[in-house]
Amino acid sequence: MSRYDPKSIEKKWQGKWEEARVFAASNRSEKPKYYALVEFPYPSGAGLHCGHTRPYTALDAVARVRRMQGYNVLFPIGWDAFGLPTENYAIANKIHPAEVTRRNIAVFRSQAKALGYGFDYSREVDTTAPEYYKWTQWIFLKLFEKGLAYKTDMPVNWCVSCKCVLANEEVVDGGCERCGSEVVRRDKSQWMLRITAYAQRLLDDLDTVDYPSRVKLSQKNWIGRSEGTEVDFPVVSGGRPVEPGYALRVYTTRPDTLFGATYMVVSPEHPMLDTYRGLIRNAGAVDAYRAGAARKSDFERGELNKDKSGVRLDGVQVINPVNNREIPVFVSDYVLMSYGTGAIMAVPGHDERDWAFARKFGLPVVEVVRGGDVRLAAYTDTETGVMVNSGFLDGLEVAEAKRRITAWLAEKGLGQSKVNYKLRDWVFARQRYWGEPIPIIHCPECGMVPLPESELPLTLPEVDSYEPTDTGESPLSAIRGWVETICPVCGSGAERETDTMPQWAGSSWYFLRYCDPHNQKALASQESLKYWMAVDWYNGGMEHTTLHLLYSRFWHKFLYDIGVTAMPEPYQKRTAHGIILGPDGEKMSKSAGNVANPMDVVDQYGADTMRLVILFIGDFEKAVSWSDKAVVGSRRFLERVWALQDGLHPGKAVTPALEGLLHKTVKKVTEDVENLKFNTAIAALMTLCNEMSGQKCSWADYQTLLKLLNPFAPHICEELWTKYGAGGLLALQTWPSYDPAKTLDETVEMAVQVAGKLRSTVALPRGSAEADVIAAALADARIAAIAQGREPKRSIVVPDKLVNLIF
RNA sequence: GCCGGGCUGGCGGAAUAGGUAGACGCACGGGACUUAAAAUCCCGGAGACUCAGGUCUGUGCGGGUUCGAGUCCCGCGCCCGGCACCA
Repeated sequence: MSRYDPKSIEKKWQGKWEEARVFAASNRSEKPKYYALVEFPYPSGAGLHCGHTRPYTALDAVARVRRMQGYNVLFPIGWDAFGLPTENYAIANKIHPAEVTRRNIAVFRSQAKALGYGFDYSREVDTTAPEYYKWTQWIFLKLFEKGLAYKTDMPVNWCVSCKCVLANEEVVDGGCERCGSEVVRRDKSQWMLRITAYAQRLLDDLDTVDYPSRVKLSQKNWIGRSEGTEVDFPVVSGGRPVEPGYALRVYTTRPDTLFGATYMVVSPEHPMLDTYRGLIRNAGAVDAYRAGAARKSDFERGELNKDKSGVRLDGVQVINPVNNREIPVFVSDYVLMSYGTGAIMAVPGHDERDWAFARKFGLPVVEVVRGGDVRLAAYTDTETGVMVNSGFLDGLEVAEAKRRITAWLAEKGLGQSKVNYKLRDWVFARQRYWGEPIPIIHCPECGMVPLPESELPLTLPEVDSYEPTDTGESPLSAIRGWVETICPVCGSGAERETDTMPQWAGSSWYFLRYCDPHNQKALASQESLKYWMAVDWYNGGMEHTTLHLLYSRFWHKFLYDIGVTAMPEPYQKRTAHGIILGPDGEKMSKSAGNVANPMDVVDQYGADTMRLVILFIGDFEKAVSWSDKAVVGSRRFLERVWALQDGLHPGKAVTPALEGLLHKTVKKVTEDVENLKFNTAIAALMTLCNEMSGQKCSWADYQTLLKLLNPFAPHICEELWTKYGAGGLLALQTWPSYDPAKTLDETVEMAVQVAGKLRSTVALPRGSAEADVIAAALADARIAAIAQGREPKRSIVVPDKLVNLIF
């Protein structure tokens, strides 16, 4: 027997798989299809890290099992290659980002192959390739056509020193991540996608897919549906309506507390402050407050949330429609313009924020729901409580009061039910070079004109500098030869849009391109989409739950609506892995110096060892710390599997002593893979191996072990299969089946308890009758000593497991 | 603050329609082989007490339900992640 030398065998098998096109999926097959998907990587300069190997190894194992179970498997890979790090690297090193990308992809691909991942490399997609982003742009045009892409003024994070727009992630503690100076809010015209139009469907259809409940719940909370009422408060000045019929509209989820609304608050951005500026006697103070709020970043507004601030409007009041009382209006930044109507009715007795504000400004607090002490704190319970000080609502429970007041408001034409969502429209533009150009032309005559489809892809121009400009415009705006163009509608001189799409664009539909990656006429053919979609199993990180996962569901639903895809949901089943932390339990990072490189393990121990370690290390769904020490155990296991060759005899019969265990292990591994329990699947294989090394096994026994281990450690198994297998590639063999009857032992060891405490065990035939079990237990020497001739007062028998005797 | 997840040997982790807690692996101790070491193989182990047969205590803490609780219920503590003035 030769030594186990992963170096020599792994390269060899990777070559043979490629040669035999084992992992190439066919768009036409008699077999049932199976689409397994992992989140495609951003090809950074650092190469594959541990965080990639966990999900990739897991789904590679799933794909390999499915292939052996007779499926036509699609398990693709690609590159999500637009993005800031590449652009920054390009700027710093004066290399074109496309070249940086090309190099990084080459490294990633070779590392994926070295780990033995059975991706269909013939279907690779690259989001930065014009033949790919042509279709990203095409989808954008469709969204524009349907009114789902629009441009609007949006507050953005603006660094006063760098003079540029920052993403939220680039704002740290209210300051610029790079220079540390002040970040303020500033309005900028931004491209937006109307994801909110799909809010309800994104919520409803969660019921139709198989996602972990924590993922569904996160999306649900992120969408944030709330049911409430919009109520109109007529505006008065000096006791007279400012304008006939003019009212300020508020949104509330507590219309039942309307009698307790003692003042109103509008957001600093509320348009009424401009409309009625002439009536506001302290307009100067109001202006100053609004200017201060505008200077604050979102972060500061949120961070200072305990300390309420605001200004009362002198000369303008509103009428509470339920009791016709005049109440004051304040402007305060604790009310957001971006939710509801930008104005609220304040009920200090029953809302913590209003209570804090009222306390600070000495405003009256009226109790309208009995249950707490509103002098000490707001009483916010909606489950229990009876209405008081509320006119016709007095004595009602909160829920009933809500119904009653809502009906009353509707009848009087003062308000109506309204559903709101926390979900916001998607800011869909970056002022950067390395992204998909937005295919829109700004014409002085015709306005925004979509680029004709025939001109797609609109490719990125060559530029000398990728640096963002001082004005916050994209570097593309400096390329006049590219910007200046002709309006496709009227032929007059026009300019191209210079913003590019965010990184989330290309990843919102990539799984569709895999179905038909080389199609020149469509993003993918109808037949291929019909055949492969939906994705059967999509695994990815929890961190993508509310962004990528939601964005791609939105795009897919849109493509469904315009007839491109045939299914309303893209992913039938989603799972999420836990992250790999450094040995110190902290997130791996270069600065913390706790990064483990999977390729080092491959070099030193082999790819099969790396694959086993990453799956055996712990519960797949939970975070775990990487440990170099754990590596040796997996390598030793493979050595033991290799060493089993020594005691083999070339029999085709299963060794009787092993039969039960073999059936049990097939069952265990098969089920564990379905349930993401890769760690216990491998543990079961270790147990089998340990058991086998204790005796002389047949080739048949060994073949079963090799088939079961193959999805996790495919190279060593292929190598051993050539010597002890039944011919052909192991990757294409049939997954073993088991006989449930044979997974059960004929003799079982039953626990004997006395009054719930374990006192002894007895071996009995499986399925023994209760009376026999009790008799055997009483006959046991240790039990007899305790019983001292007494008969048990009571006995509980759990078949084949235990008996509990009470004397 | 709200939402979600967790807390089991020296370590990573097993075990939930309530039924023998600690599978599997790491580290450790003992032994075999060896001139020796490494590698490999075998054995051992939750803790305390022990007349060596056992007894008691143990799954973050305090209660409860049950013949029986890591698992269910009530209360509490700590850790990790996400969201954060959403009316």
